[in-house]
Amino acid sequence: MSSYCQVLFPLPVFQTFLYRLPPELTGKVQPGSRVIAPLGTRKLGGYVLEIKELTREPEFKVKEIISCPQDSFRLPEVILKFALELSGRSLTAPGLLLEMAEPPASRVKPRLRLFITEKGLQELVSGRMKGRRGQILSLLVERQLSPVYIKRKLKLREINSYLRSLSQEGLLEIREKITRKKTFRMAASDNFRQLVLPVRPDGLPGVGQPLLARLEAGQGGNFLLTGSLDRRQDFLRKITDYSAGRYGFVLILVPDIQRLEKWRLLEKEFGSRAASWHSQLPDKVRENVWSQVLSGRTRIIFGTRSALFLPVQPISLIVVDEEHDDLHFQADGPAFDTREAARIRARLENSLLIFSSSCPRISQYHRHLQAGTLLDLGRPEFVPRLNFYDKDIARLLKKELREEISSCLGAGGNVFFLVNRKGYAGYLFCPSCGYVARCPQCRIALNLKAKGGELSCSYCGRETPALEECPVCRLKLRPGRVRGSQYLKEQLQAAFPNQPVEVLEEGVGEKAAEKSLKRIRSGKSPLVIGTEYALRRLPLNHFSCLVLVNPESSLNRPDFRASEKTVALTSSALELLRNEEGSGVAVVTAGPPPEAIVQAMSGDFPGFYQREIEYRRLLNYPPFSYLLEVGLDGRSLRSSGRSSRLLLEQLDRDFPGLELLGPKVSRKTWRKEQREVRLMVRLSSETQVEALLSYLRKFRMEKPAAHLWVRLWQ
DNA sequence: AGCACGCCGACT
DNA sequence: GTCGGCGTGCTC
Repeated sequence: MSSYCQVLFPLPVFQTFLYRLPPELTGKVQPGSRVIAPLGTRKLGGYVLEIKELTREPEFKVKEIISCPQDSFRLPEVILKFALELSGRSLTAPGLLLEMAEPPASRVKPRLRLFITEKGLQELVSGRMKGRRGQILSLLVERQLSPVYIKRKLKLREINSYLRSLSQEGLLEIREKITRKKTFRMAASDNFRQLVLPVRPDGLPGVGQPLLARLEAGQGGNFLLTGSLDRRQDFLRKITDYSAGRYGFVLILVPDIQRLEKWRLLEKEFGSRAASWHSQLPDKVRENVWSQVLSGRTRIIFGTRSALFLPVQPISLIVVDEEHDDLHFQADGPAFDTREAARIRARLENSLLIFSSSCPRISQYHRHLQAGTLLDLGRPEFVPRLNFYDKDIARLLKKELREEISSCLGAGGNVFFLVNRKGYAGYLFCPSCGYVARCPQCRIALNLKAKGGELSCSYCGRETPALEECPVCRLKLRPGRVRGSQYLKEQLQAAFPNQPVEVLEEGVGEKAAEKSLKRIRSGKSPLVIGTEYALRRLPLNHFSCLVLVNPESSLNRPDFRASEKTVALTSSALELLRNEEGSGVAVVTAGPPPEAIVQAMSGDFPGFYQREIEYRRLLNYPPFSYLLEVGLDGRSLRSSGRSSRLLLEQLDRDFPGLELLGPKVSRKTWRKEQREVRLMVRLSSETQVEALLSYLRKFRMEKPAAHLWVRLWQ
């Protein structure tokens, strides 16, 4: 009888591997320990899931664990459970999820340096070295290099086999640069010390009482917090303070790093009790925060999704802020939805979970309204001046808007123009049949750069000569009324020749955007044009005039959440507005403003919800059904195409009558050179969702080359 | 993910 | 022959 352990590796596979524990490690290695084990021809770090005794060897040959480098650090059981459950829900390999819980220093991989040996030099001079091997050696004659450099320089897909053979023949030497290692100790949850005397929060709005009651009873539960940003932040400040003072940790999660800026002030207010945690922290800071948090000195964490993997316990409160934001789901890196992950972690910890947004998802709002767990803090009394214009923006800039902007600038105010289109003008369409000029490859509407000019695709960058007439009905094509950022910039410069105009949109580059933001913050550039990209970065309470340019154009996108997204976007623009007398909003629409836009501007979310929920009910969209999006991403379009065909075939066989919407290619696909295929499935119950998820998981296990992710709309 | 292995066209 | 590119399948 000897000891074995089940190990997970940080690889995109779902399988666990069985190893024998050598006698000297038995007792030392526990579930959650990090071990080094042989896998194929390599040695790899993995995580122990469980220890077991076996009376006889399994049928396959079992290898032995090599070592357990940091026997002091162990992932707590709750993190193992969390990763496994999240893996079942997101179909991301559990080992990749566990990797997110790694202590900072152990993530540092040894740096490799390559040197040519005497023997290698002789071989090279003799002229016997040819091909790739020769090329590699001759690169090393001048100086030492890293494997990555050579790989890139020679455009090789795989370099290790060359390096191995060269070093075995003694022509090349591989040296490891030593990096310091640090060991970390876990916060012991049993001797958790109370640091601050909890004071029952003063002036907590009445709607918060049920939440407080739950918190005091240590009961957990889910709530949806809505209302204006100020009110939500004030509420969360009190609850966080109280919760962290009583027991455990508090996580406040935001959709992306930029959004942490909103919480900076509060973080400072909490002093050393609070810290930020995200994947782009500098190493030093990272190590610092890590030990502060694990020692229990810092218990309030403002962070991105990676904060959910902090191996600390117990967590008393998790807040998911901006819960409506699509960035809570990320398909790159380990693909999962932060909201789903937060739900799982909160359940495992029995902690309170608060989703928070001034403009929540309709489904979420509906469910909480029904369950009686909706906490609406309402809006402030202050309502900005609101003007609707049904005119062309260029004309408006010559008259009505010109006056408004001038007086705003004269009073030292700043003006922000929200646009939803980059580039020059809009698209080309046929007034008769509605034909829209699209990119033949990407199927999205082509951008019209200038009147009568060339058409270009904003995804693949391909340029097409201007089209004169509709290929269907031979009528003259007309430019669409949507105006892009560049067009607006020209108009603005013409109207205000002495004012600099900043344009902040995706693609300007991180450095240029930083510089631009600096000029905006200092007040040097009072005129700003931007897209959604800008909304995430611009300072709050900075502008006294807001111009929304054709916000209604995104209402008609073929997406069941088109209006929900548009409303969320336009209402978040209001957060940029200064909270003072004289602040104003101008909404420019083609035609009378749609009701959704008016409701977004006047803060009438309940009104918007009433109408939207009826539409969802009629068309059987979430929350009345579940939509599961599946992305297939292989090593080439061929392989992902093949696995998607296979999957569709099998689904047809095993789930007859399943409602499939797709397969279709999605926007991001074109950037990835068409390697991803997506399909959408409609399901009617949570049971069906579970069934399909486990089916897909099995598919993925049987066909490891079919890389897939799922995303659930419920 | 890596890495090995095997197939195939290109080139000494 | 054998080099190098590419697709496929396995790792306890």
